Amino acid sequence: MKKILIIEDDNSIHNVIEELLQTNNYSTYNAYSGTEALLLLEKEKYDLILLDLMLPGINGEEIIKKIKDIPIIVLSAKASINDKVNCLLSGANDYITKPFDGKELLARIEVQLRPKNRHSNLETLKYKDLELLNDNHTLLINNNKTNLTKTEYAILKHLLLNPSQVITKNKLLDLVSMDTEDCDENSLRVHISNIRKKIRDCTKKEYIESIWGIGFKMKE
Amino acid sequence: MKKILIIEDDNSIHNVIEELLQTNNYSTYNAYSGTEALLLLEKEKYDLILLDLMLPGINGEEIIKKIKDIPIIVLSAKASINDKVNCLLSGANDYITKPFDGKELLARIEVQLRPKNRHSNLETLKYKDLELLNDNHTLLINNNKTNLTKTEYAILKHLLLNPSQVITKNKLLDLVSMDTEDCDENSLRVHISNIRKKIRDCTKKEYIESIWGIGFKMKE
DNA sequence: AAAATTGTTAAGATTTTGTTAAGATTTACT
DNA sequence: AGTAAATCTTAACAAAATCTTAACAATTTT
Repeated sequence: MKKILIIEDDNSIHNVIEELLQTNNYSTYNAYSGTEALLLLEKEKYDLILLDLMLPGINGEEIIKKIKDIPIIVLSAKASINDKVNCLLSGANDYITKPFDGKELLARIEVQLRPKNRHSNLETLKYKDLELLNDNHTLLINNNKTNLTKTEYAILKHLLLNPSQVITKNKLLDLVSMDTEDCDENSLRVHISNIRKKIRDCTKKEYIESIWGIGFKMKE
Repeated sequence: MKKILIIEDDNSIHNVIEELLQTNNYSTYNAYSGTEALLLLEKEKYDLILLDLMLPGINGEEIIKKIKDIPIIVLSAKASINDKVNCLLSGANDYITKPFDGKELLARIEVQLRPKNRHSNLETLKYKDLELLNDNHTLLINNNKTNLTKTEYAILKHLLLNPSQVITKNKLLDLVSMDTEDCDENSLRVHISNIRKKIRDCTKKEYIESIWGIGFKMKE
């Protein structure tokens, strides 16, 4: 559950935000002055800060300059372009003017909290119970980690890229031995056999089908 | 110089944006329809996309769903909360309603382009019992100080920045010898071995895993 | 049933990695 | 500048992981 620090001195606005976030499954933490906020920030790590600008103690602009590693959304009645630009350039990640709509606030919070490198999602190949992780060359089978060798990984990747298509033996052979022209079909067979064994050990099912005389494909 | 793709069918707005960006030192690229945008996106990598929603060809909402690894700022005349929320939740990073102020647009562009992991100077990298101080040589292992050499520090830092990801041997080699092209893989192995030894002497545990044929990563 | 293809297994060959120590280079200090 | 200490690279060898080969069993096609 993500932890959000609300820095806002107006009690009624504070309560509205707090309730909105809690009903949407965030943990909320409250600061009613700039100085109180800094104390809390020293003690604990938060995932996001919602920040009012006009605060007793230290004002919002000062807080923005001090905080460098937590995303900040400014929530302010100040609607002038200068205020916006100053805050954004000095480190805030977003700026919403009051009065604001709850749904928009929630959406903008999600933008800040979602993982920056959605690369990983893009580059994992999913197929039934299998998930091939690109960034560490492992295969998740029903969320159990299984290590693949480099060639096993290359073979399975090509099969999973087009699960409905037959991959010819020759194409797969190119993967197994990129440069060594002395590549046995036998060797490929062993690799396939090893992959099947690893998957079978976890799922008791067959995932790779062999097409007689042509090559291999994923089972439907 | 950062490359920004402007996707907008209205010629006059397009020109205004283009001039604004160019006078602020961005390279601009132009698409006047959704389909044209997708063609350009296939050919080249951009740092940011400015996106109108109502486009000939494919509309903006579809483009948002297709693009996963480039920040998108929506620029639209549609001011309804529903439009905003939909775009933000389906992948846009910001949403500005027309007419917009040039200075605000520039500020919001900077927000998207600035590096996400601004590890402030004071911050340390923590991972399990390890804490890498940012003084370029100190590693705390269970709060015991251990001295690292400059390259050991650089290697460990890169491993700790993305502890779940494999760092390739080549990437690490670049660190070991920034300018000397005569960098042996052997040398890297020795450095890794030395780091492991220092950690092992304190914790009796292994922290660095080697991925055969690829590189290294932190153990989970 | 014979021939061809595929599947499995285990033993060697090969490649990559880990460790150590000595020599070369850089850095720090007087 | 000259010396000592720290660091880096190289080389040699040991250990581990992976790949290939080969033998044989199982399967499919003709």
